[in-house]
Amino acid sequence: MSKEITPRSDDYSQWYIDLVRKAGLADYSAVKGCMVIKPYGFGIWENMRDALDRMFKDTGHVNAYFPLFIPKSFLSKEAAHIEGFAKECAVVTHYRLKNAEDGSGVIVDPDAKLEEELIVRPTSETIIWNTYRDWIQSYRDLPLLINQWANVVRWEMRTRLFLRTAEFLWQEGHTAHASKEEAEQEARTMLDVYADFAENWMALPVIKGVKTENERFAGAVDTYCIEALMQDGWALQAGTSHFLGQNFAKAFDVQFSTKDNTLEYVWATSWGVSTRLMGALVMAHSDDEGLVLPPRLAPTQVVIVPIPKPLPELEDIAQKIASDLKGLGIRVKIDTDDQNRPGYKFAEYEKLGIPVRLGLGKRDLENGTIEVARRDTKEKSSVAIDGIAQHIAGLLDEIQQNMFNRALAFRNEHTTSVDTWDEFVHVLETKRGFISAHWDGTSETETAIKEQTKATIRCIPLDAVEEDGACILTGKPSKRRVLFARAY
RNA sequence: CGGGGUGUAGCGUAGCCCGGUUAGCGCGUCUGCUUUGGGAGCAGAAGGUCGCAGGUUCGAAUCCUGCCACCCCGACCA
Repeated sequence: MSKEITPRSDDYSQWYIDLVRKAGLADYSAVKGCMVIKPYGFGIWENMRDALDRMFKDTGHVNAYFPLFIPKSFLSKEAAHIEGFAKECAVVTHYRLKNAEDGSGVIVDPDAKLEEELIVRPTSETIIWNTYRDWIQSYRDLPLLINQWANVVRWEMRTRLFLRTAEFLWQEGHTAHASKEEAEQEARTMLDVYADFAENWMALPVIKGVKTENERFAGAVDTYCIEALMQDGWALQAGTSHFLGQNFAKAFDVQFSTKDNTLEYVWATSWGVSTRLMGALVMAHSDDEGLVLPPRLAPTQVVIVPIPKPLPELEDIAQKIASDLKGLGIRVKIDTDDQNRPGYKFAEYEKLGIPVRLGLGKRDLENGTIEVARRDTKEKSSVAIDGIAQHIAGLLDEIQQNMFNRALAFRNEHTTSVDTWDEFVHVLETKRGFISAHWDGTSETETAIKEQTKATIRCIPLDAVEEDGACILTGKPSKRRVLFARAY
């Protein structure tokens, strides 16, 4: 049991905060609502970013970068879009400071007021579509498949490290297509990429679905999402992909000449995942001792702890094992620190979530073995040093798979089908998790359910089967079940 | 923006009601020695504008006034 981290059973929310801070992922900053991502946390994010970036490139996308600042007038061009973001925009009004005459410090120079105020991007659709107008003339210019890695600002009232901060890092893909079908396909393809990443890299099972009107992205025709379940039974949206129709093309007048020499508006998508994934990663897998990281994202996958005594042979063996592991592409670290004792180190590496720890001491030297401790199950075993690298490589795969299986089992156990309002409320209060239930398809009903229970419709699963039923609240007819949950 | 709470060393805190030694303790840090297979022991040391600004008083961490910051709970949101 960690001495520093509040147990999940005492206070789940505090456990999360303790973990993020004590494991060195992030810290509060001098700016309210903004965080400092520390090297260890950033290392995990870099691994996520690199994997996603490869997947984007493999699906034909290229990276570019657009400005942080957006002219205010751009944001008012798409009515629904601005409505979604207006309340949380940071605005730049001046471009110069000067020394206060009374010597009290610097003040904003009132003579340096901008003619048109600039908005710090909450998302980049507007500035990008304003640019695309110049880039797209012909069907030959399409499709345009661009992604950008960037920071965005949404001025949130209440923030939580990684899950909701005023500034966060993300990627946003913005694509333009000649046909509706192709754009819809793109939105679905990127949703698949996100699901693939979540499941195979983060070991996080997700449900692919489409958002209801209430939860849809401002300015989108359809919003697709991947939804994950956290250990406290709350849902977390891990990624979104939007089919934007021709909304932004019309707002920014982006037309192209077709093969038939007619002029048409282009079809658009946008899609993104953010540092929020860090929060999902922590809340899906970790325990009261600390982080539990999936091997594919762990900055360090294996740590070797020589149990110190002045034994130079240990160092040599550790180096040899590390070298073999590196040869297999495994990220390994040897702990050469001789100040802290092994017990302290064990606890420390558990807190950091390093998937495999190798303990190497005098006893092992005599037996030709090494102690292998896996983080996900906390099991320890003694393994022959001969052939250890191959063994570890296999073990890392096994841990990755086990973490996914465990999270999937948890989600299955916490997904409940209900057919009555009483059941719905009862499950929500006791067991939590996803609740699969019928809904009459109206925003009014969804809003009423949210007001009464705080539960929202996370998505209409893409694989939902046609099934006649009655809405749990109104009793009106329904054609398929949707997924409800309380959500972050 | 409403309601509640907290500001004392890097971190966590005692003291505050009821003003009065040099502001105490734990963790961490530094030095030395002994240790090292699950969060080491002993000895010594350094480290403080008690959130900020006024006021009351012979005397303020403590009482009064104002301000600031952050946290928690709501409304809003990925």
